Amino acid sequence: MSRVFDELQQRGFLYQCTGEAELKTALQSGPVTFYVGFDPTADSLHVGSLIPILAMVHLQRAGHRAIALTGGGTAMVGDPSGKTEMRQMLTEERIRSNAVGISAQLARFLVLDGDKGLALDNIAWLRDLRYIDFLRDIGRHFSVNRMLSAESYKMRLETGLSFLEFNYMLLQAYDFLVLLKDHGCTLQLGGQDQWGNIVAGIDLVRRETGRESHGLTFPLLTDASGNKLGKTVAGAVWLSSDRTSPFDFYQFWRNTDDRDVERFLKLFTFLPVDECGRLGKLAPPLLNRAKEILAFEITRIVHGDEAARQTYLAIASQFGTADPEGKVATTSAIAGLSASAAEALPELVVPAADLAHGIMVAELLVRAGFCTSKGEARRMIRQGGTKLGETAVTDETLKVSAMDLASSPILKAGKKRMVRIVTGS
RNA sequence: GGCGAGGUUCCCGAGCGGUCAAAGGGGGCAGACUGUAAAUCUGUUGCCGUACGGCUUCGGAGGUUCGAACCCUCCCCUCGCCA
Repeated sequence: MSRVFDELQQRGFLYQCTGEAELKTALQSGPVTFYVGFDPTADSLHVGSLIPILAMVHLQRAGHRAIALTGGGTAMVGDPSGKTEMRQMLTEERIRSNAVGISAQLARFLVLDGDKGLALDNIAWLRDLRYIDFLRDIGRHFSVNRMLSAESYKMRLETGLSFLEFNYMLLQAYDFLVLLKDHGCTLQLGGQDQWGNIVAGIDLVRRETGRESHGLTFPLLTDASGNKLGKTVAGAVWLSSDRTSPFDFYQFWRNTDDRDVERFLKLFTFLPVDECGRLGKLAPPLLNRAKEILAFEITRIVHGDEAARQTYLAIASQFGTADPEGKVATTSAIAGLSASAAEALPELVVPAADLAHGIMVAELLVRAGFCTSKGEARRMIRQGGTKLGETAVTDETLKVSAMDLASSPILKAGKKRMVRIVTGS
């Protein structure tokens, strides 16, 4: 319990926090109830949410009590913090179904048994707020002058900020007050863009109850080239295997920039901090082993032991492994896995009827999700980016039959994307 | 409510009656080089078709014209200044 704060700091979770000494003392002197809010803007969380989730896991393992708050109520308004434009408004039922998906995911990482942790949705107390009462009780504590000077609203003061969104801060602050009163929650965590909202909550709590609470923010995660983590053409890298397969998920981490390895190991795995440091500093060719460990460990956390094992072995069978002689010591379970046979590549099921007269490779590329149109698929073939097994496809109009697939069922797009084609009925 | 500026392909941003599927940059994808890295270089980047070609795009709806992203009318939206 006593060392979580230091651990979070060493691992890079800490961007800023209210009174470090007080927060540390609080965390050392007993279980603290803390909360993080997740916006149900999609039905799955993505890698960006891993930071708050894993921070919560660290805290919970240290004996603190977690509240995973789904923002079903606040999502009705939309948080303008750190955003250039207003988010598209979601319908109420959309929000509700997203909230279900998200809290189910959170439950996979955290213990939400009502004792060590609990899952709540702020729609419960925001839905039927009475406007006049809210203004008089809560609104009076807020200074518009102060709100306007908030860093997170700065951008929006240039592009436009509607009154709807301007209210967001009050609602989130009110959440904190409710959680303190009902559940004794005294610590709120969030991304760095949440600082304004968190501080607003702490102020409100102080004014309404006279009690002190704490806040802590995580750094905005970017990769070495300065991009927001987890953004690809296909959209974000999701935690749900329906949206991002374990294969793609693993590959995303396996392709981490050299410069990010150590930082990511500390943030996204539970391996000891000193081990993360050692692995992240391995000399270049061997550094790839650290990337494998990173990808393996995080896939394990998100998709489970078995999926991680299979994915690792499948990918090892295609690319080989970075440290076949086992020179790199690690406490990761990856050490016990030898890349033998297993090939659990993602599968693309093609109905036998489609194969009867042969099917265009371009069509297969589209079905596999590698290309969004046949034109794009043809272009890729023309540029030599497509392989069936080990043979490059050179004819953009090539059709393949069941027989061709029997000998080489693996379709590759570029070097890193591949599926195993199986015949369906 | 008044005045001014503006809405272009994934993003930024040129184009301002035909030669525009639309310059340039970014991003993406592929190739070379490598370590499934970075950097660099090359190609490519609306959809359909093997192809001659066809189809759909420039906020929306109409109109002028042989022909419109470019001209006219009305509408919607954004930004700025004023009230």
